[in-house]
Amino acid sequence: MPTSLHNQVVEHLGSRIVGGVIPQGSILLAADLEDRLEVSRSVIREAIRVLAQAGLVTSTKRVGIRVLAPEHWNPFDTQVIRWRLASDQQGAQLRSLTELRSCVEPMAAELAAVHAPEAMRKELLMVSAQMSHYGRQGDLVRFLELDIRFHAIVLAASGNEMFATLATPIGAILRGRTELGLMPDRPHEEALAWHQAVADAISTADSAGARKNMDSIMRRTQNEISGIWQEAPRLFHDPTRPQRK
Amino acid sequence: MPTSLHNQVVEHLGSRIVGGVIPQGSILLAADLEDRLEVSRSVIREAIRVLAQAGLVTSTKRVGIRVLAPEHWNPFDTQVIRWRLASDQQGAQLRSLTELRSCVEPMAAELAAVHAPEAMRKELLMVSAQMSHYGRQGDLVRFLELDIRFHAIVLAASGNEMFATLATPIGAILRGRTELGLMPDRPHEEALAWHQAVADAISTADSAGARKNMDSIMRRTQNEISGIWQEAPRLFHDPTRPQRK
DNA sequence: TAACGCCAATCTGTGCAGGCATAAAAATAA
DNA sequence: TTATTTTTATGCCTGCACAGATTGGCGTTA
Repeated sequence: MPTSLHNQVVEHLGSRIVGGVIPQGSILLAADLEDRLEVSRSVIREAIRVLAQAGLVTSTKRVGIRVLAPEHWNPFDTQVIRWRLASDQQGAQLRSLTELRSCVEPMAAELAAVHAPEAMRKELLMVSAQMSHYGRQGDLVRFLELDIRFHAIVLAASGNEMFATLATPIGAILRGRTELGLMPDRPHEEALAWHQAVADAISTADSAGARKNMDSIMRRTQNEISGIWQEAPRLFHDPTRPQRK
Repeated sequence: MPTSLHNQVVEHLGSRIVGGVIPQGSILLAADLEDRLEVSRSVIREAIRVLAQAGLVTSTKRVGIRVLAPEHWNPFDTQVIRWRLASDQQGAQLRSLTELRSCVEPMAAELAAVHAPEAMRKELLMVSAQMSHYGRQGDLVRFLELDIRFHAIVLAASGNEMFATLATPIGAILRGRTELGLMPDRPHEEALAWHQAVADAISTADSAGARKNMDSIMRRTQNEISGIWQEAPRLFHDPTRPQRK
């Protein structure tokens, strides 16, 4: 089941652009890409359309396909996030996402306490109980999956679609954190208690408690992993000038 | 300079799908679309690629182009946001975005106080001063543009790309709010003071003050406009089952 | 008879090759 | 400098072959 050809081209070009192999400002020619990648014009064109929507390139007549600067890349595009996490900008990407979740998840917990359907409240209690169980056993593999599930449920239970879609990239950074060996041998009791407290608060419609305890979780994780992005430079894109080209 | 053909097709189909004219579960056939829209295969295919990336459709062999349910739509896609704001789901869209900004902007202000470059701090002071000036004069047109600019600068000054890209949709809802006549005849003194306080706090690197005052702004706007989405239903997409079709 | 499994026909997206039209940069002329 | 022509790469169109999934028929079996 080989993934479709144009997707392969999107993957090929996208990862190279984000990875810096193809530098910003480069001009790609559709005809060149045809020979180099040995595919037909239609797949090139469809791939370029997708990359253009992600903000990686823009194609104009008579000049070609221009590779755009990082500030034009759509930071919410799932593929862009994936490519950045696999590049030397992974520090900056982790920081952005972590800052985002550290403000979104407490609000999601607060909303979930008010709006979550009964089934999700129950499931949260189950998951947090299992997290404590496997966490104390030191079963990090199972714990990781439960952790991802926990945060995904809270985000979904907020009833805010935007929050819910953040579950996927957040799951990715949780996985990345364990893969990079940034997790303690077994989760801290403190963290287990906070997860439990969030689940309890949501199931009893205690919105303030849900927010507070989720906020505690966020503060801890922020402290734990902020070392990764040592001095990854921040990008300031002045909104005054739309700066097209 | 008419925008390119395939973009027109994206616009045509996208707005109709989000608007509900083309209901979820519909099957579109590329050949049909060719005659109906009177364009060639290539533009149809490129348009479908873009719509597929936005999560509006998925195309499979032997069956056609299936229109997906709203929970698959990418809520961070700028076009999806625009189409939703122009549809009968505008209440739900406003709510999502407002909830998001109400947690993101305070955090952005806090980060801006720490990381903002000098030029942006200065500009914030200027803009907030002008907001007070034109606000007290009752010049709502100029005030609106300054307000949009103010929040865009704070988001950009956070140095977080994800926050920065939210400036565009947030600007859209600020515009929408005035167009719908949801703004008072002249801005409240309270609101003017808070904006000023945010600018002051950021320029003096007072992160706690920046967050607190921005949070006040968010609370007020949330109260002012939450009436729009009366009882727009919340969508709960269970993350457990990936549910394909 | 009814249920099951296999196979072929069919339908539709995917990919290929080549053509012309057009817009915009670059070169040239005024 | 300004106006005009030339150049050239994308935009758009069309005909064709292929792949893969659905459907229905056919024969076998319980």
